[in-house]
Amino acid sequence: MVKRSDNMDSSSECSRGAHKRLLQDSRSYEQENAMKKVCIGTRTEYTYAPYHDGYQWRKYGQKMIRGNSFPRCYYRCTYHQDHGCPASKHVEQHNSEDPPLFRVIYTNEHTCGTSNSASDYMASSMQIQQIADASLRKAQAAERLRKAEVETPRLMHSPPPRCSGGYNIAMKEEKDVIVSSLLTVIRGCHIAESAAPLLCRQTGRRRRWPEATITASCSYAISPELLPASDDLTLDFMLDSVLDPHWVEPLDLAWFKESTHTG
DNA sequence: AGGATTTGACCGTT
DNA sequence: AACGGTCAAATCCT
Repeated sequence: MVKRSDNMDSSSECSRGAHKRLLQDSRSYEQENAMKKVCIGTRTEYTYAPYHDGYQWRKYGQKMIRGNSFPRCYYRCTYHQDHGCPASKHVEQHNSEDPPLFRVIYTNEHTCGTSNSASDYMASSMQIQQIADASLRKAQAAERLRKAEVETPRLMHSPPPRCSGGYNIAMKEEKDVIVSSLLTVIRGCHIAESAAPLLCRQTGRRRRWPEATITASCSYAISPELLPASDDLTLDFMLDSVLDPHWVEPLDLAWFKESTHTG
């Protein structure tokens, strides 16, 4: 199923080196120049959502790297062949925390111009979702601990430093973020769903729609929007009776605030 | 059917 | 020789 260069058929006896040369020769002069122009080296990022950065990638390899516990995955821009886009990235898990942090090494800039604000929004939503999931798991662990302590009264603990003003503010902010995330995700899904049938008729694609195919057709610029939650609103996994401040700390939400705009 | 992913082999560099 | 990066046949998935 792998597409081959027109310059080499499947029965060719060419060596790999010769194959590479043929591929290079077949590349157009313009593409070669474009690739030289955008070759700016590499940059490294750390993220919780390495697979949703606003671009479409195709995996072309995976390798265990010496000294790392996790494999490194190799990705190229989906439009590497179609548009000669030189962008590529390596993704490797950086730690075993929950959610795990990934190191992403980007090489070369995109020349395909397929990113858009809606995809960026989806990327930040993925980060929010993963962090919220982790927060929920922590709360569930706290609940189990609480139940265990009800059965065996705590002898060792001093009374928890229950909810200072700063702690309450931070928890309120976290609640706002969760509510905002859910609302913006719901909006995004609604827009994508309404756009999808039209796309299907236009393109006749059988397969699932690539993220960029859907979002590129949406003229809406969706970005996370901070919508303060009502003070009355209680999220059961955030109840004071459930939370033990030793276990659940307010998240660092600075990155979210930077990416939002107030409605 | 055909695009995406997996994975062992190959290649260049150190 | 060891290692990291890439290729491409086989396989998976929709």
